[in-house]
Amino acid sequence: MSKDKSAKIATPQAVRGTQDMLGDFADRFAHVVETFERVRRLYGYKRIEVPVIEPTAVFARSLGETTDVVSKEMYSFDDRGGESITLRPEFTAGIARAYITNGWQQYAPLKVATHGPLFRYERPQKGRYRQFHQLDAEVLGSDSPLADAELLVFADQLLKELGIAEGVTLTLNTLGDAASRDAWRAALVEHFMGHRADLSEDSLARLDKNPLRILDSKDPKDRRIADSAPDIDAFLTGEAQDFFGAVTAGLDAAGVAWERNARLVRGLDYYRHTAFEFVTDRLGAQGTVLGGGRYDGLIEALGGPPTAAVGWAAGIERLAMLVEEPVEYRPALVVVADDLSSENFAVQISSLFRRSGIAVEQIVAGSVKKRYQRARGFRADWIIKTDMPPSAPPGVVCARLAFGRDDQDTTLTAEALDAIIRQNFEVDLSDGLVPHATVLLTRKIGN
RNA sequence: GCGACCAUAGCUCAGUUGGUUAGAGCGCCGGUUUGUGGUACCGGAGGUCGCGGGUUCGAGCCCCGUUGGUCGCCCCA
Repeated sequence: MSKDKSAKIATPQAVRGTQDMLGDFADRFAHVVETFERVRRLYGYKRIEVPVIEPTAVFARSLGETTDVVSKEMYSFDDRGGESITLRPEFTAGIARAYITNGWQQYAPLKVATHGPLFRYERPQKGRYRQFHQLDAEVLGSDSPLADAELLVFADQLLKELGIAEGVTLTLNTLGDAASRDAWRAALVEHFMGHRADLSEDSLARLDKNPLRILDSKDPKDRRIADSAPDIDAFLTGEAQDFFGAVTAGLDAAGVAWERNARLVRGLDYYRHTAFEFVTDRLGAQGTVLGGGRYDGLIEALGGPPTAAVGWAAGIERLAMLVEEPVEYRPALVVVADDLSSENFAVQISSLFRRSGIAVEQIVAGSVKKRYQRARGFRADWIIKTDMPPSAPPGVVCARLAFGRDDQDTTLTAEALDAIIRQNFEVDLSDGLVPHATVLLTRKIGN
């Protein structure tokens, strides 16, 4: 705290739309990632890592030049060699690129999972950031509808294990194959052209950019027109129909609840067949918590072999906001140095317990007066303090079990603590190690 | 890119129709008390009230601008 005001320098600020996480939310965030890592193994998805930066063309070509993401939301820059580089706005394109450049078709069908930061230049709001984070799962090289189903069962289990399945529903649609989609799109344009005088300004713009998007417009003006628009069902080829039927049959077989939403479309151009979103009304304007679909043409469009593929991504921040109970951090043991002469002994004891796999907070610095107060703040199972009691022989430092708890919440039981202590210390205790007892521990010589 | 709301101590906030030296809780530092399930009491440090201009005898409060934040539109996880 400088009192010299003229010496004040401008404090640096975080880049808009980025966030610093500490404590509660950071714990939730980590919990989401850990749960994902555990569940993806149950489904046999291999962990992969792909670059945060890619040549701009990877995204421009795969997402579609006219999409908002490409036309105005990408963080792109020229590197020192003059190549246009882009911070990834999504995972799928980069994974498709990796599949091609590494010849991963030799492993097809390949199930992969990853997670990490993504970047989009958007106006930040609740559940929406310029640097955000996603979980991602993809199946490359499988044209089986049961791949779609498995991916959705995986997603469903993830949400259930996170404890947020309540209030989150799986909505499902099919966009058909290329022929179905084109026919439907033409019919939609015709329908909307007939009502163009009544459409909102936004939807008029969508009409030539992305007519499918009018279907899920939030504008009340558009709703009646959108609701009366033709469903894709009438335009589905027999194959497309069969495919969608097989996906839903797979979901039913696995006991996953789903809802048909004929108005569900995907923003990015490369989707075909299955499209899905897990949606909630608990995140303000952001309803989608996990979304994805099938993108059979993408890898070929990037110059690779014809490859059927399907995948999804989920917003980690959005999931973390829905997670109810954060896992409270509590060390099993706190070691407090009660006086200056026993600080090194406290350090020694702490490392000894940590090497035995016990989580320890050591308090050996700061105001001696406040140490015990801070120690209790950790709500640990046990507190051991080191000191030099007046009764002890000169030069001998002792530790006392100053506080203990042993109930169903205890992570370190009295028996386990007792075993570790007896293994390492000469223990002077007549009644055994019990909560609230004060015992004298003397370090065993030679350890 | 567009719109609404907000900005006071490290944090969360109060601050009357504009009126003396701008307050509380938490946190931090010191003292006393208590050796043990987030002790109690006492004291202290810490603010050009986001920034710049204007109105006024007088602005934390009113007006304009600006920066930042939040939420919504667009779009998306």
